[in-house]
Amino acid sequence: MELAKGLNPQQKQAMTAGLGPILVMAGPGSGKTRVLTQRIAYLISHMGVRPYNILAVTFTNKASKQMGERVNEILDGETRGLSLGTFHAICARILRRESEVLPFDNNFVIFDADDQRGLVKSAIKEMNLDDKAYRPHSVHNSISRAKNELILPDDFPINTYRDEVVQRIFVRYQELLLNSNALDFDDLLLWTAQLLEEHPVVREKYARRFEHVLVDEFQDTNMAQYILLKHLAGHHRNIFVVGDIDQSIYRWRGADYRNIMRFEQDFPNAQTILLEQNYRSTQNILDAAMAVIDKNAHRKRKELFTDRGKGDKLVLQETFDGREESTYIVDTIAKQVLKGRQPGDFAVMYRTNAQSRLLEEAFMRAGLPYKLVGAQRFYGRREIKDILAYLRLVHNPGDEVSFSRVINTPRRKIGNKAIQALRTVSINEKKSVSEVLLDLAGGDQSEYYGAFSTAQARAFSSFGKLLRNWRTEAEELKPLALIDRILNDIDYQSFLDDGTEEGIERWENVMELRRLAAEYEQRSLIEFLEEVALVSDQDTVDSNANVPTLLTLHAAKGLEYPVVFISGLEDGTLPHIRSFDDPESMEEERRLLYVGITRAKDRLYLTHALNRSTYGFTEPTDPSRFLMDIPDELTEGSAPAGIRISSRQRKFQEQTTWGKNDASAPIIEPTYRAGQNVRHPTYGEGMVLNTKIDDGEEIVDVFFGEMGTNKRLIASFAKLEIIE
DNA sequence: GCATCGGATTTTTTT
DNA sequence: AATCCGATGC
Repeated sequence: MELAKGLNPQQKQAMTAGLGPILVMAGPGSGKTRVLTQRIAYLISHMGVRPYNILAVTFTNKASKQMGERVNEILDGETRGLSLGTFHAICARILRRESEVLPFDNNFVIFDADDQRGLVKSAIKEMNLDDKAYRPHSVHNSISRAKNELILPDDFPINTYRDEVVQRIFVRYQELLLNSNALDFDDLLLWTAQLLEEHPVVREKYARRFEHVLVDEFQDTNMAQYILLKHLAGHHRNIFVVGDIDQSIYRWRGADYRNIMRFEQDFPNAQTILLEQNYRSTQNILDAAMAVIDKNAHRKRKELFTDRGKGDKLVLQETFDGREESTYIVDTIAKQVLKGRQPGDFAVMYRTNAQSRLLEEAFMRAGLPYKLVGAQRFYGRREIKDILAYLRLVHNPGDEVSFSRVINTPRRKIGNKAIQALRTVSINEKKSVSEVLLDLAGGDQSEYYGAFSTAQARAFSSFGKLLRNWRTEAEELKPLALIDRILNDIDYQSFLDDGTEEGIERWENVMELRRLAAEYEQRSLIEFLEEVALVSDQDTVDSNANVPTLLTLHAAKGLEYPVVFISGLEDGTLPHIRSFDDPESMEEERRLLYVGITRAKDRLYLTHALNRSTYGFTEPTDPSRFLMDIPDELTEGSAPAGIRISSRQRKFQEQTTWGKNDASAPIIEPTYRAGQNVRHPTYGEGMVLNTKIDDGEEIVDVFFGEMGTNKRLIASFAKLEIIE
């Protein structure tokens, strides 16, 4: 087997390194995925390690799936037992298996961000606190931060009165989770780390099993993940981590690139391997990336190089506003597709999700298909959450959040009063609401029947029967069949169908969920629910569609495209205004741009708008300060990025762009058509012969009878008047 | 119990 | 601009 074929010396060194800790510092496009897969293959084929004894952790399911496929290819299918997955997925698996020693059942459900916030909110409400003073979002943030640092309520650091309150909410929040037999994302890591900490037998079991641990995107691990790794690999020290400090972009969710330094301390004598050669981008792109990232303080300089040559210059494009920016991008893509580029070669990246809307509109105006990356967009929809809540409740009746969501959706005349009454019974009986509900399925045979008004008892009873049936059926039915059963029983289609376009769209989303469930014919409901809960945005990247991709800079990490647009390069957007007062955050914004730039293989467009509207208000902007760091000789285009535009200059530009914009209106739709009669101030009356769009301008050919000549005019400059 | 209206609030990034 | 929340009225 020629595993080393095509590897450079450093890659080869990483692949063939012996036992013990190994730290691979991999620049963008340096083939780190390749190194990881080859390393796994090498361990199995050359070092006699059984796949069963290898654990490889990635950041997205997509990455782990891809890695699995490649290893499988190299080894011709000899990979049975290999453990591959995201931190969260692997932890979920361990927790289900070890649930006897844990305070929850192995059929626990995973609450998504929405559920988590909702739960914090109900804790706040319960405690009679003001949810204006204690914003659920921000309280949850504090709690999540703590959990990522492995801090439990008891150890929650208290400096202010607010901390004290948050601590109490934290306590209640954890109780509510356990009451529902549910875990949040952070719990998956927290409970696993704790399990390994407190149960030496379990720890040894996994440490022994995972004789070799490999970690991708190590710079984005948080404390909980780091401790987890230490528990697993602390003894045998066969830990192979790959990372790049310059691509650390998740500090805000607890990631700490200093884990790389900790690694060097905790695993002394680690072999460090540097991968600097870039196989992705042209040198101009790499030079721009380095120019941006070099401004970060306290950083070991890396020299990114390629043998691909300088390549095209980066294109800077300034536009009047976000709408014009989007039109420019779509227009440029359309033009290049006509010249033979594949639509799938393009990606448009942006700092905030809100920016995608203008882009989507521009694509739709142009009638061109595109693909938006973002799982939350889909799984966050009401109709999808409804159906998933039904499934979750069937699987785990303890799930109070799903219960609340589902109990009166579609309307079944169970209002707040009735639910309160049910809650009272459930608390008195020390049973979950669903247990009481299931009991009520027995009609007046149920001992609780009398606790309600007749109408309430009937309503509960009939819903209880449904739930009971689904639970029985769930033992046999596959996820898809169960969904169909539920959809049918609750007549969800007519519930959604309110005669509007939106209603139809919602039903189509449900059908899309069905399609996803159909892929689980061989797997169980719990697997379906778990994967759905843990999908990452990147998992929805569809590289087969051959259409341009729209995604946030965060979602772009690890991906590459021949042509990349980074839009909204303005101070306040990138760097984002919320980072202005914190130098560390500003450095992270810079890294974000660095990640974006280094996604591009051949061509890179950097665009910024002179006016941007947020919250419905339009305001003038300054070009991103990061643009100034890119040397002029690497770029071409309208915006003098090297020079900060003075406000007087900007005013002038605003005016001229305004004028241009007024006359030509939407750039891709022609204003004139052949056969029309027009009047020109100097040439007089004439007839339009032909009109076309070029470079965002409408070009009109006109025959002027009085002059006896044909003229080719740019519509936005020539003051043509249409004569009826 | 449910629909409707108006005001507040939101957007940073996500497993 | 769009969504969410609570109060109000039926």
